[in-house]
Amino acid sequence: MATARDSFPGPDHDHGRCLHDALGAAERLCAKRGVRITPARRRVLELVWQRHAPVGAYDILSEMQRDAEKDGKPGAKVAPPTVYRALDFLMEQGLVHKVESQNAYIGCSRPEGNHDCGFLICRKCGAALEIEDDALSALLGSLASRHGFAAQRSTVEIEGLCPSCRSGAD
Amino acid sequence: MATARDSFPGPDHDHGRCLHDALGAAERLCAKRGVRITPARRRVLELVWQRHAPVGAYDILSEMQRDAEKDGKPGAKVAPPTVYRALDFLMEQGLVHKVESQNAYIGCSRPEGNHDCGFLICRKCGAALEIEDDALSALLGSLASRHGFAAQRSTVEIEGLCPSCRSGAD
DNA sequence: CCTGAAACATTATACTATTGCAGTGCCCCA
DNA sequence: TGGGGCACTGCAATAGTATAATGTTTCAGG
Repeated sequence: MATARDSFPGPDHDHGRCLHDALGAAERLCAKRGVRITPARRRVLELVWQRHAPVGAYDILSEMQRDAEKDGKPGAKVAPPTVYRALDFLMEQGLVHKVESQNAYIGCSRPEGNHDCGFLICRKCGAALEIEDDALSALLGSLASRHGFAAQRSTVEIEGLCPSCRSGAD
Repeated sequence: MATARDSFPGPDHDHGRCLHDALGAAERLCAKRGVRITPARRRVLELVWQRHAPVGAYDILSEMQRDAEKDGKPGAKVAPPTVYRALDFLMEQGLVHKVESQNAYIGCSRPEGNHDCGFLICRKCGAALEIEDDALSALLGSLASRHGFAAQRSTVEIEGLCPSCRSGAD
């Protein structure tokens, strides 16, 4: 299992492997939990993992409509709820995260554990790196309780420039 | 200036005062900076401050259309760009923040300083408290640089239950 | 087989946001 | 004083994101 990353992937990395690892991990997790990873769900997960950047629900939808056309169905009848249901399932299972600041979705690189995670998101190339940090979780928890607030879920998204986009000018 | 808060407002607080203070602070800041707070912008700010909870752009839009009807214009002709342009201006000036996880907007309680701030957002009553914390900013910065990432802007949103909603059962 | 729960399809609609262009008023300065 | 530029607004159309409501299919387990 080489899916988890702790740095931005180079432009040259073997992404087929990322995809393969992520799908494999998902199959195993779903099997272990006794939940079904149907063809639609699998396909959505695959499309979410097509890049190390958040993917919009309607990008996924277009791809799936293309799939359907190729498969001979002339009407191209994949509708938004199909995609959203799959995304909801994948998020429940912790296989996908939503990037709130972009209304887009990205594959989770550490699907094994449940976690409050954050993202570093590059403004230029769109790449996003999932980060998990105990000190951060602890600090968020203490901030919340300091105000008498019972925290349940947190969103942390940091926009900026990733290492490659910093050096390569603009 | 009594706008800034460091705890959730009680259900009984004098909200007229919050509104008044926020508008006053906005007028002063805009004057100081030499930017214009036009009637449309002022009205949008007022509507954003109607509650201590994020307000949707189309809620604001409906109110403004209602305004226009009352004023005798029968066509009720306020269009989305009017609202979004005002919100963009108010965000540039740091008078309003966008709550990404809800696609909604909330008045800034500390418009004087530029800041990376976070929010505690109640799932039940919708109230949101703006929090600013040096330790948090520092930690986010160090997380970013640890990964060679140049942070520019951060979003921190914590969902949960506010003090009143915790005690009052559900 | 039957059946019930989960998943899926379909249509329609709601909600959120942007683009592009035209008009209007205001201020600065020649 | 008038005209050129700029900021703001009006207006229409459209793009993008998400859900509601309802009915149908699928399939494991009895």
